[in-house]
Amino acid sequence: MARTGRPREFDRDRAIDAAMALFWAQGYEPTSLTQLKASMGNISPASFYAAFGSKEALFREVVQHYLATYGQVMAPLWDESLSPREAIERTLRGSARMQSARAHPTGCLVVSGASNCSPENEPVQALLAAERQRTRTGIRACVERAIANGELKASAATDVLPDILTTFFHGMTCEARDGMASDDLDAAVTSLLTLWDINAVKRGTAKRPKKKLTD
Amino acid sequence: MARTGRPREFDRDRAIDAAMALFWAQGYEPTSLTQLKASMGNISPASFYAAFGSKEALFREVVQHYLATYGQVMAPLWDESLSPREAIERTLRGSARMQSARAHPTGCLVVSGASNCSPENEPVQALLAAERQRTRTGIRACVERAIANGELKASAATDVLPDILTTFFHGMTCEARDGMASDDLDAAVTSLLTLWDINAVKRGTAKRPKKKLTD
DNA sequence: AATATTCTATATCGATCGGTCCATAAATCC
DNA sequence: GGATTTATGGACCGATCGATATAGAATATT
Repeated sequence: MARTGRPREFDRDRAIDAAMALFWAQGYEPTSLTQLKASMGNISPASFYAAFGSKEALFREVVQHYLATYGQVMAPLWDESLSPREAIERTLRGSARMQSARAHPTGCLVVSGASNCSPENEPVQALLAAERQRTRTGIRACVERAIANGELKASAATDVLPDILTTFFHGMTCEARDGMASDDLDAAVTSLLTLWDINAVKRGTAKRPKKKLTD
Repeated sequence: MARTGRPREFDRDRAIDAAMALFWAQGYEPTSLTQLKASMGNISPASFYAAFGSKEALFREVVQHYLATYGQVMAPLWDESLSPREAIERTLRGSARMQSARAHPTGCLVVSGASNCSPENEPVQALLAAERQRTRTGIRACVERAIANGELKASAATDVLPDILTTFFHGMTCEARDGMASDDLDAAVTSLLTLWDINAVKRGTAKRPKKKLTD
């Protein structure tokens, strides 16, 4: 990329990965510049600031990288080629698997990445809060689409369904970080979705006999 | 209490309350000694350490105080004079109200009090993790008691019911901190409990027609 | 080769971190 | 009153925080 000048001696993409692992496991504030530089191959402060600008700027870049990779388990929420129920189910199951996987820190970076913050780092908290709000909007949109489609009845129960799904979704971070197994989390998702099904419009005539998913 | 020596000039109980508010809102690590001392009336470091020993010791005391006050919304879990369903319902509704109240920081201190931690403060994380485990055990015990009582059917759905309830319960902290209204959280609890009811043993002959709670 | 550009190494910045020390003040005990 | 005990104010500890300044090394352009 840089066409002139001395080339960078460390791999910037790998550095972002290393930083993501640290921020994911410990959160924004407890992760120190010393740790970050060490994880990038003991680079110097000057190299760090030349490459990333600041700790906060690096964190924002890490969040974007997370959303573009691991965070894609939530992509079904905005995929209108899926039925609303499939979108919700794939998102919940994908998140359950991803958050409890052992190949990387557990839980969701967007939920736990800045949950303990000093007042001076409120912008960092706000960044993640906005992302969580996006999730809520996506889940609500799925439920509303299902009601508009006639898949779900409009009722008091379906009114609060988005809140239930969102609360459960955000609770998975705590459970995964506390060691809950992937299969158990997935089984909980399965059972939670009966809350959807008991509010579904019955289709005695329709094709899908028992709602079996490909995933 | 202290029978001899110069009496303390600040109210230790009020100091614990002030510390709880800070730890609750910001978490363990981001809360500095400077903030703590300021919230206690600008006491000196010597007074602080004489009274509390260390930041970690104060935090442990704060957690105990929290459990003995706000945390008592979970007491129904271990009250065997209540039916299991009432115990769960009172705990969830009480927590929903408490965590979203505006008179104090939102969310649950046990969930968010040390969610971002440096490796050196792992004992603090472990303290809260153990408390969360106690909650899981309590919820699971309620479900198992209901099955033993014949209130719930034993099934795959009731096997995972504790996990669902726990995940939702821990998710409330995120929602409350993100500004979810008390009534909305409570409505979500109401709807979530239908997951209990659809697994309840039907009693066509029994007295309770529609499961109405006093709370 | 000269120059411009970019990165690296080292030393260091002021601020803050949790925590300690000491002299003094204010109470009780004898 | 004198001794003892406890608390207070303030100076200060070494360590670490995120971030910078400066000088030199390595590349590209011309």
